[in-house]
Amino acid sequence: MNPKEQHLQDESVLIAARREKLKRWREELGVEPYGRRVEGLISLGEARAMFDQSAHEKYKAGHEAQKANPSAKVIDHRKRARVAGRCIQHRLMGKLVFMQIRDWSGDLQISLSKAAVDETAFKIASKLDYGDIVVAEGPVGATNTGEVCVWAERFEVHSKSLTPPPEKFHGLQDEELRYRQRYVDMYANPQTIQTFAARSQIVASIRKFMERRGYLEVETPMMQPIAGGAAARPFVTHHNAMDMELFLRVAPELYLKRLLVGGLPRVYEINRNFRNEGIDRQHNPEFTMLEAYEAFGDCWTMLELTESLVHEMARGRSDEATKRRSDEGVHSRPTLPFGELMVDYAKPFARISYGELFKKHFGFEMSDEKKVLEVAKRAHMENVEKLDHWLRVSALFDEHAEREIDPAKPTFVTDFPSAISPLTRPHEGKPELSYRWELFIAGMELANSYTELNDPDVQLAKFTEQLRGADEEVKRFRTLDEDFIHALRVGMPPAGGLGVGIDRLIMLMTNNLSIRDVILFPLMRGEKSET
RNA sequence: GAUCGCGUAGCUCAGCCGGUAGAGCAAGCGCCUUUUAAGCGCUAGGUCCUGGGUUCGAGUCCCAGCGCGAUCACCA
Repeated sequence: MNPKEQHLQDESVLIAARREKLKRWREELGVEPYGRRVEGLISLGEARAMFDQSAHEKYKAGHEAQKANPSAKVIDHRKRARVAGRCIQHRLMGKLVFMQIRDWSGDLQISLSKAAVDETAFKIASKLDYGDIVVAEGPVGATNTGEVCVWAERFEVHSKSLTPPPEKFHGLQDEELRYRQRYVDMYANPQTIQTFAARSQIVASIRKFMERRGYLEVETPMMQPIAGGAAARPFVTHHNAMDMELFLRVAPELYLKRLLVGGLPRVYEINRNFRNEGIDRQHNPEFTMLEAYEAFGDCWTMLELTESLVHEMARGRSDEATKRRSDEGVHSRPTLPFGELMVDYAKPFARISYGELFKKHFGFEMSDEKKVLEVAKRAHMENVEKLDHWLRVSALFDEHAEREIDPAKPTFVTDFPSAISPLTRPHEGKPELSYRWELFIAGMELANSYTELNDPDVQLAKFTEQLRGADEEVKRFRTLDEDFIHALRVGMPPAGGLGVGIDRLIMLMTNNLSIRDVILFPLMRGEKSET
């Protein structure tokens, strides 16, 4: 017997017990534990909200009175609910069963009295396993300890869980299992489902925001013959029928700009990009980006848009958090925790130019070629002699100057060097700088924007220049996109362009420090098939 | 790709200087009509990630590998 079979056999003792139970339910009770459609269900949150204290007290008083005088009538004004959920706690107390069930909206207790349900239902309820999915119906009341619950009068199992569940108090802690078996993580750790519900709501709000601003949502190719729009290494794939090498896109940029040429005034896309690079707490190989282009705008148009967008999302989250704490209005300042930080999203966000930030850290102008070279050498920068002055500046900036930004304050860093911004329009009279900014929050690069370059000749020159320095490996995927140049020759209106890392935004909005915690199924190495 | 850390029951974790593998939860069988990680009694559950090595003896020490995590590199 190989190790995997051995492992399965060990676990199968627990599975076998559940299978045995399943069999007994079918054969002895005539119950089919894999149910069908159920009408009229409400969420556990809705059911909890139906609790009526006075109806509950009247019913209880009536019940007590009936004990003393059996002919007394019990008035029951409690509202009835039909609910479904997964069992996450189960306690049997002789002729009473208490269980906690869970759905996306929260947890709710189901209480069963042997006297109130039929025999089969009570047998099932008393032998229920953690993980089973059940439907219960009855009045919404409370127990002696004040716990709101549905006092079930009907009770059915609608899905029998066969696998042993995680520990009920600690949940599923193993990071690897949490990502590989997200479906278990989601019910074992309620925080997980809340994070992804929040993600969904935030993305929906972003779409509404963009629509209000007059933007059209579009979908452009993810499989591209030429991977353009960013410098990252792409994933390579192949189309059999066309016998054609294709790349998963690293950015939608060049396609979205073609749409401006075609006449769409404001377009955006929220979708996946794929970059064949390292993985860490801020990078997953596939990630979601919002990219937006506004004809006749510029990077300042996009700055205002981004500031409003991020502010509005943060306000929504912060108000919601405040509401949860108390019902007395909301905070005026939208602040959200992120790890040890308390990030303040009040408008306006901080602004500082790339050059100012550089000078603040190094004490001299970034245009000072001698000093830049000197410091770069001292920092033991690789190939320092070969690099262009502005690439040295950029390397120093990334490594040191970025740290000058207050992580608790969203900060726009403006006027990036042109040398590292090939798709950006340079400043008039100061061609070494470009109309480009990046937004930093909590040490993360959250957004990147520029005034788009729409001069076809300058764009062609920049592409050609960039390709000249490329090695063989890079040339394989970064070829000149001649059709894009053609599109610019047809004529693209001036425009502001923007990219926002949605996963990172969700991290900030939900206080998750790892990108894997805001991606439902982060990339994992395949599990061993052998042994 | 580099460095560091982790990998023990289904889950959450102990396991000291190398000396017969431990707990809680979950599971099985009992008892219990107001529990809240319910409680009490009994039972069962292990290729200590894999493969080598050192040793009389390895969960523990060494080497290699696999997986996960963290940091760095890469990501104009």
